[in-house]
Amino acid sequence: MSVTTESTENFTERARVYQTADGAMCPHRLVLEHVTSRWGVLVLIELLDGARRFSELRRAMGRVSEKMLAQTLQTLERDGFVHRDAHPVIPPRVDYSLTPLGREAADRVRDLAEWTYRSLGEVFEARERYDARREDSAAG
Amino acid sequence: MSVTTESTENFTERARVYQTADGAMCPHRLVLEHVTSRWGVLVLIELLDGARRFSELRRAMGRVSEKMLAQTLQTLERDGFVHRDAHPVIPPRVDYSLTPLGREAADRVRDLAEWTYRSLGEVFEARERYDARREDSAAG
DNA sequence: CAGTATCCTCATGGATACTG
DNA sequence: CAGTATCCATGAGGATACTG
Repeated sequence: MSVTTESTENFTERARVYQTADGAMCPHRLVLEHVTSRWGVLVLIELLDGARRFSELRRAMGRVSEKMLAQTLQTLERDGFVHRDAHPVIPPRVDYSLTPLGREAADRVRDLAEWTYRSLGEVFEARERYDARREDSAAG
Repeated sequence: MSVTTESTENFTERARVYQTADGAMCPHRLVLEHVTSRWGVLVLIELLDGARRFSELRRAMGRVSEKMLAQTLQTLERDGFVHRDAHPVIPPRVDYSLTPLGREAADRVRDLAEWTYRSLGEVFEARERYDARREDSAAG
């Protein structure tokens, strides 16, 4: 799986190009990165509870910058996971919601996130064991 | 969900500290990032097929750098997902395998990855529609 | 073989200011 | 309100050389 970057004419994103050792392309890895990205995960999970406006998402996610939220939403919209509904009113109002495809992705992402949450105790215990072992071998 | 970084004394990793808007900490987000990281995903999925040596993993994943593979393996080992079995022989031989906890994570990661792979067609169609819409509004 | 150590690039992503 | 544009810091991550 080698990785290079290439500029795409049409989109601002500089997309990674994934390849296996034998030269086969892996475009699905890129889609996977979109749904597992730092803010993508949170957007998908938040939208499972229903449509949200831009600023509602911002507040729900704490302090993501406008830039990153906009970028994340554009990527997810382009991939067909998120539907963008812009109302032609003043002040502007834009609602984001999951497409059926997006819901399938979000369900899986939420499953993984919830598993992670449930497993946190085990992970912390493992870390303590690991760090203790390291101290031992450092001291002894 | 605000994010800052903090140096951890014991580990080389500079860990992100996640917080929701109301100040609650989200350490599970960090664990989630480990299992969904670029190389973490590939390691977990590859190890679902059985134990692998360091260089076997490198080859299977194409061209990940030694540094990144080592870092990824250490993080996954510390979190308790990967078991490291170093044989005291010359030349050195180290086998990596999934722990029971790691297998649970890997199953979910593989599920998401395979779903992504199956959905690739739909994603590409969505991208074409998105790009076409963009061209229309640019031209018209 | 299985890693560390070091250096270095550049893309991620935050802060700020501005606009329809 | 819902973004875009711009600038900038920093850390992810690659290349290379070295070691037990």
